[in-house]
Amino acid sequence: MKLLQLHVDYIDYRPIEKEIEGAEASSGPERVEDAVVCFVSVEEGDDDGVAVRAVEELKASMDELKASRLLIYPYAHLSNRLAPPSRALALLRLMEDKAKERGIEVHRAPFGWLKSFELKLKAHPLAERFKEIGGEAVPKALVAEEKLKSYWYIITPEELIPVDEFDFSNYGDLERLARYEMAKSRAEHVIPPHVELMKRLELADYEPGSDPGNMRYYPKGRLVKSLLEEYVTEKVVEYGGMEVETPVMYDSAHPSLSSYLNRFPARQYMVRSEGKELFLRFSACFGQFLMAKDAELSYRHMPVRLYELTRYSFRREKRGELSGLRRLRAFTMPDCHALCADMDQAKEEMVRRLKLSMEVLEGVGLGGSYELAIRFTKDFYEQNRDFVHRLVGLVGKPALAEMWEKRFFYFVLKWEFNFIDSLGRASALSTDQIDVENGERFGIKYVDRDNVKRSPIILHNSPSGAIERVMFALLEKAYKDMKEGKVPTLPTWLLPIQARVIPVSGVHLEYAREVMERLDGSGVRVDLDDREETLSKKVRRAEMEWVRYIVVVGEEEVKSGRISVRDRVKREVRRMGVEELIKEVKKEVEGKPFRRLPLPKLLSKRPTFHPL
RNA sequence: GCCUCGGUAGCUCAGCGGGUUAGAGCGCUGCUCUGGUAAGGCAGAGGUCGCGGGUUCAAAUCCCGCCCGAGGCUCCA
Repeated sequence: MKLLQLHVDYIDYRPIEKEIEGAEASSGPERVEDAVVCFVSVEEGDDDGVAVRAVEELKASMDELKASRLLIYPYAHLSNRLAPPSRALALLRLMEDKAKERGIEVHRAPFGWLKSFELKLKAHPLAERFKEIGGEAVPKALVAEEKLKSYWYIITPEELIPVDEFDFSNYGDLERLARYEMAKSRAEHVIPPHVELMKRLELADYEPGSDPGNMRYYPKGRLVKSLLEEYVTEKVVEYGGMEVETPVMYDSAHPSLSSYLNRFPARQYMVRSEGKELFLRFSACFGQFLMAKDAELSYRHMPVRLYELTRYSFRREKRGELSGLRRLRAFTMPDCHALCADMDQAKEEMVRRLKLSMEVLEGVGLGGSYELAIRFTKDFYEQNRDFVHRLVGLVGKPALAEMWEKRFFYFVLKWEFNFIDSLGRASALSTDQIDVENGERFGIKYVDRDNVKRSPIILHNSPSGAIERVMFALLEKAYKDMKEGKVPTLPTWLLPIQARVIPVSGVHLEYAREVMERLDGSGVRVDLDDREETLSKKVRRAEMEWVRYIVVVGEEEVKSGRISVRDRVKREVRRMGVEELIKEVKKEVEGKPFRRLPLPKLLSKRPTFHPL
C-alpha cells in the first residue's frame, strides 16, 4: 500500500463520472478544511493488517502535525501493481472505520470515480509525506503456526510419557532437544565453532557480494559437498528413487502452487519477469508434483519414488536466523517423494525410509549423533498408535514427541533426526512427512485396481537433510571431539587431502614425486609439499589441514624403498610400503564415492583462499 | 524484519576522552638455512581504518544512515 499524505488548508474535490463498474454511490462534491489528505493506492497482496498499520502510521503523523481531520482519497496512480477494485474498496472502508475508532474525523472520497480536485498545501517541512506499508505479505501459515496448540511427550517403543515426568539422567542430548524445542534458548554470544572451521579448512565462506545466507565454497568445500551429494544420491537410487531435475522458479499465480505457498511456513525469494511474479522453490515439491500430475500412474507402480537433489532450495529466512552452514537462504537438499496408494502403503514405505535415513547418517559419519523428534496430530496417533511406536522402536531410544490438537499443516505425521551442537541448539537433519493434502491439491491421480482414479498419499523425505547442514554437523562434531581431547577430523573418504608427501629436503623431491604419483594412481587423494620450508613446518601445516596420512621421505626412505607414515588420527608414526598405505586407505573409504583432488598437487602452485 | 554487540593489512587483533609518516603476530615476496615429524634466521611489500553523509581548523576516533557478521526474538532442512 502506498500513501501520499498532504497537510492542507483546504481541498475541494468533485466526482465527474464513474470509471469502473464497481464504483461507489457518490455523495457529490465536498470541501474539507484544515485536514490531512491521504491519497491511497491499495496494492496486490495487501491485507487487513496492512490497512490497520497504515491507519496507525497516519494517526502517529497526524498527532505530530496536531491535525484531527482526515480525508481518505482513493488514488490509483501511486502504484503499477494495484489490488483488484473490490479488495481495494474493502480495505479503504476498513481504514475509514479504524481511523474513526482512533478518534479521527474521517472523510472519504468515493471509489471508482473520475474526480477533479483543488487544494492548498500548508507550507511547512512535514506537510508532504510518502509512505509504503507492507510490501511483503507474511504467509498465512506463518501466522497460523504461532497459534498452534501442541502437547509435548517423550515417546518410547511402548509408551507416551509427559515430558515433565521423564527421567533424563541418561539422555543428555534428548533433554537438550526437548528444552530447545519447547523453550527459548538462552543468549550465548559466541561465534559458532563450525563457522571458524569452515573458513580455516578452506571449505566455505560468506559471500558479502550476494544476499546473506548464500555461501561461496572453495575447492575443498566443493569437493566435500560433491562427495556428500554423490553419496546420498547413490543411496536414494539404491532405495528406488528416480532422479529427476526440475526448475528452480515457479509462477506464484499458478493455482495449486499459490495455495501450497499458504500452507508452508516460510518466506520466499521473488523474481519478477515479464509481468510474472516467480518465486524460487523452497524444496523440490513443486517440480515433482507438477511432473507427477502429468504422469500416467497405476496402482501397480506404487509407491512411485521421485528424487531430486536441489541445488538450490531457497528460503528467505529472517536475518537473525542465518548462521554459517547451519541455516542458509540457499541450500542443497536431497528431496525424495514417495507417492503411495493408501495409508497402509505409506506407513510401510515410511519404515523403509526411516531405515534409509539412518543408514545415510551412519554413512556420512553421524551415526549415533542425533535425536529423534516425532510430531503428529491427535487423531492420527489414536488411529495408528502401534505404527508410531514402531517407528520409535526402529531408532532404538526414547524420542521427543509433539502432539497437535488439530491438523494445520498438510501432514499428519512428521519425524526428524536432530543434531545437537556444542551450543545446545538442535538442527534437523533427516526428515519424513505423511502428506494427505497435496496429492489432491496438485491433481495427481493414479488408476486404482477398481479402475477409479484416486489421489495418492505423499511422503516427503530428505534422507540426510540439507547437505550444508550435514557439513555443519560434521564440523560441530569434530569440534566436540576436540574439546574432549580427541583429534578433530572428518571421515577419511570426505577429507579433502587424505595423504601428503613431504620430502625432507630438496634433494628428495624427485623421489617424493614418485611416491605421490603411485598413491595418486591408486585412487588416494594425495598432494606434495614441495615448498622450501623446514620439515617441522610442513608437518605442522599438514596437521592443521587435517591431512590424515603424512608421508615423509628422505635419505632412509630412498634407500629402503619404504615410507614413513604419520597417522594423524592414531597419533603414531609407522614405516610401511607404499602398497600397504594404499590398502589401508582403500579399506577406510570402502563403499564411498571418490573424487580426485580439485587442486594443484604441488603446494607451491596452490593459492591460499583463507589463511590458516 | 526488530533489539543488542561488532567491522582497523590476506588472517587474528592493538590503537578510538579528535591532532605529526596507523601498529603487532601470522601469512605473502626476496635472501639465508638443506633441515628427520606441530612455527630456523634476516629483510621487504602490503591499509579507501566496512560504505556514504554530517560535526570540526582537523575524524580510524564524535553523530546519522546503509552494508556485512555474531547473538537474541522466531523457525526449521
